Amino acid sequence: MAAERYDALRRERHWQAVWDERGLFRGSEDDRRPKYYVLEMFPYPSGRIHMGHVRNYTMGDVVARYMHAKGHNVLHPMGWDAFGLPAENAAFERGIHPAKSTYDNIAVMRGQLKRLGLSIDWTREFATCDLDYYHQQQRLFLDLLKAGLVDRKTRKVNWDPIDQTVLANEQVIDGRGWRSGALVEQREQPEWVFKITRYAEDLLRALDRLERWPDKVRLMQANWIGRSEGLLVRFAVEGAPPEGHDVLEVFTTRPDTLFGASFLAIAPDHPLAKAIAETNAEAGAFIDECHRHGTSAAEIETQEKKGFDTGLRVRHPLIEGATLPVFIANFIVMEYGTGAIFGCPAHDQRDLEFARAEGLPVLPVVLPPGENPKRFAICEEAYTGDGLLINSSFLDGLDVAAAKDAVAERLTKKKLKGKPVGDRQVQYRLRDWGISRQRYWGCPIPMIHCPSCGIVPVPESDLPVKLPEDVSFDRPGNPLDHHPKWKHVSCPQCGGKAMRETDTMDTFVDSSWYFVRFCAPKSHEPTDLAATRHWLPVDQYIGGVEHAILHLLYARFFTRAMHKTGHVAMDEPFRGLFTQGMVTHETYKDVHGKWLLPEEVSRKDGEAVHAKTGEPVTVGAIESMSKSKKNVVDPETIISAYGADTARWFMLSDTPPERDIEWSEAGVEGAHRFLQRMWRLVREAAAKGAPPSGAKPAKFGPGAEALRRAAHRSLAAVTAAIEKLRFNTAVAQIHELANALSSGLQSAGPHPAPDQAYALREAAELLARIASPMIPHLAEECWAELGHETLLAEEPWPAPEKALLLEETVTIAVQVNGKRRDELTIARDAAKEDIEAAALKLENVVRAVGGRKIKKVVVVPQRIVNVVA
RNA sequence: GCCCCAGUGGCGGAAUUGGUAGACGCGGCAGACUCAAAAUCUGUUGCCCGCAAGGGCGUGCUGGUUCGAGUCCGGCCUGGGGCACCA
Repeated sequence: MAAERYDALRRERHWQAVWDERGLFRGSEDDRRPKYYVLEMFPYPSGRIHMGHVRNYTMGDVVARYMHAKGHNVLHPMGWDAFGLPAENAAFERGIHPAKSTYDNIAVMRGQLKRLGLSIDWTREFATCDLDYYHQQQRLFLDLLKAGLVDRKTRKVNWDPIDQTVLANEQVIDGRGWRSGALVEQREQPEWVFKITRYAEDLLRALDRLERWPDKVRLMQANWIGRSEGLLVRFAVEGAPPEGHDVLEVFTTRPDTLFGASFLAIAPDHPLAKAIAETNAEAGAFIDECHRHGTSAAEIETQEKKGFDTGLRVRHPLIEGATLPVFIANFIVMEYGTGAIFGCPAHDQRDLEFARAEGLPVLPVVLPPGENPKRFAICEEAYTGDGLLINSSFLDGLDVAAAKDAVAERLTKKKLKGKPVGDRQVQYRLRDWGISRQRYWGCPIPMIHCPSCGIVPVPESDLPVKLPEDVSFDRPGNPLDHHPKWKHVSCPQCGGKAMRETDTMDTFVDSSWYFVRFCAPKSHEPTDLAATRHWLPVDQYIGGVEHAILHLLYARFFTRAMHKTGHVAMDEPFRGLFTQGMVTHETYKDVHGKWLLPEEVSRKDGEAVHAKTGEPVTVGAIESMSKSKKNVVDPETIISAYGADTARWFMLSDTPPERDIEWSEAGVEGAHRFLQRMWRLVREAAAKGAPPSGAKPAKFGPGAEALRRAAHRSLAAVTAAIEKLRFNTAVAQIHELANALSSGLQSAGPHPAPDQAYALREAAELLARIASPMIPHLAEECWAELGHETLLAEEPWPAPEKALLLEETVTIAVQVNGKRRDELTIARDAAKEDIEAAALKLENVVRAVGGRKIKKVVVVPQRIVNVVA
């Protein structure tokens, strides 16, 4: 046979056109088949698709095509997470209007995605920056407002004092503004928030029911919500505290350690700290110092612990006459609990470090098991485990749990200024979701500030609040705020002069309901309830693990909020979640320390050199592909060199989908080689095999039988692997079937007998069918080559012949004292006694036992025998 | 700093979830075909000892549970993700 090669590029275009023409992938609400909603996280239109997209959308496409073949009415849509900071940054840097760059990018990326051959219902496509989408989102905002789920709160932001603008954490580099280079400061400002904390308990509890979510994501969300039970303790402030601050409230999860307390600490933003600063310049300076860095948690918590002694003291609630100093401390945040803590250095690492720095006492009150109470002391590490209480009056001898109860019991009964000293409380780490952004490229918040009526919503009839197109990016800050006319409006209530809200919404709002909009993307309402009832929840959601907390938690909250406001009829948006790994690549630096693209590097005698200059290149760590480190490979170059199926096959092969995959040229070539091999095998089988209409022979010889068994085993294994999203093992199984077909073709010779001819074509057909979700173009080509007039994309998923899956004999290992000494091939259903008898007769076993007395024989049928001697 | 995850041959990884560690692929080695190369095909390939039969070691390190541990438990080490205004 001529060594004709499969022309992937030409044939892929052909099959894409055929599928498209038939409208195969449109999801319909009028369909009796069971629905299946597959969704991959929609892309930000950054310019071109990257390898992460290829991986993500290939996985989703396998699921979509597989469920389609399994007889489901599949919804598999695509859209664009189109608002966001990068387009706005580009506008500032290069003067391109965000709308233009965004829609241009979408056009490019849509074409790229289409060339991947994804089974997407493109009729439902939209971008979040489409006026229609953000119009509906403004209506949702107003509904949430009416439902009491929107609030206005003061929050801290990164402030660039030179550019006079708010910075995203991303724009703060080493504590400085990315453009001005100025040291960033914290600043408080009023913002719109969604009251996600109202759902904290429900969001936490419902995690238990998300059975098809990875445990690690559920755990991360649970930790993020951070429910903790504890005690609110009210301390009486001694002397003459600022007005209204004679009681200081502290939340603690460790009331048992109260006898070991040596100080109180309050956040720099605590009202008491602010009040003190009004009369105490030193305190004010300290607070300013605390504000002289960004707002990110990592930044705050890795600082050196610093405190300012306010001079105030509070009375210890359980020790008569004892008092504790009150500090302002840089590691206490106002956002959690009451913004104040009592410090027990012996049993909390942060408190210990602070106490050492400030020279405060460290008194152990919990004794680790096995320690001597007289000699036990804390050195460099706080003890946070369980034990019995010491040095603690009436708590002595109790364990931690009992001591917590005893303290709570005592303090809830005590009174301070008419309130109990202690209140049992549940606190959450979760904070309300601040959605205000001082940016242009986002959904305008439909509110108006009126000097006489206050803040009033834009009436529904005045919606949408449209982004003005004539904005300039010639100076830092929010272009909406700088716009000469846009924000000046009349108050919808009194008609007087008023100002529009110039903040836009966090883009996480956009991505919190796009999956709902896909159910009825053209509806004149935000949602079509019937359509949402039909499609939701999303059956399988696939995306990067980097979204495990924020996006997924916000979407879960927003779905609840939409339920409350009558836009959907359910609470949990994603029944199944899969978090894929990233795509990584080696990094390269030239002699000047500048990052190099992989295509700028070549190999010479095993050493990496610059492709043009020949200068040596330093090969760095394997990291996730990122523009900043230039370790990116454009999927387009792979698709145009090898075709989409090769890119898809590479992405699914070898590496488990949840793990990071390393991109390599060799891997791509290997993937391409297999596709060519599969093509050759199927063509040969088509030439030698029985025709599609051929009858099934009554009997099969051993060779044909073996091939049939291999084919059906692979079918069963691939089916199971796809169901569990274990694409790498599915690929391995497909390799095995290709190997079996290859040896079948060889042993059958040039003129196969009828039973062989039948088995060959059956194996080739099954090969094409089980590979079709992953490499749909080649599979379609193979299907046609095998003489079929139908489209493989419209064929149902085959079922294996059960009789071919069961072997009559099994080979089991025989161990002596846990070490494998021999193996035993025996009837599958052999009795335990027979297995044991056969095992003990084995020469190797007899030798290993060496005449010792046999104490016990463990027999696990179909698995193992272990002789204990 | 806090939370989460991962670690198995030269490499990516498999292992019916406590039961033959290394399926499948990449790479290597040997061979076939070829004037030659590419492509393709066949065999082989964890490490050590041994002609072989066979034996020893082996799933990041370390201790434990068990007839039996890559898998479960304790303590470490290394790498990665998230940390609320990147998406």
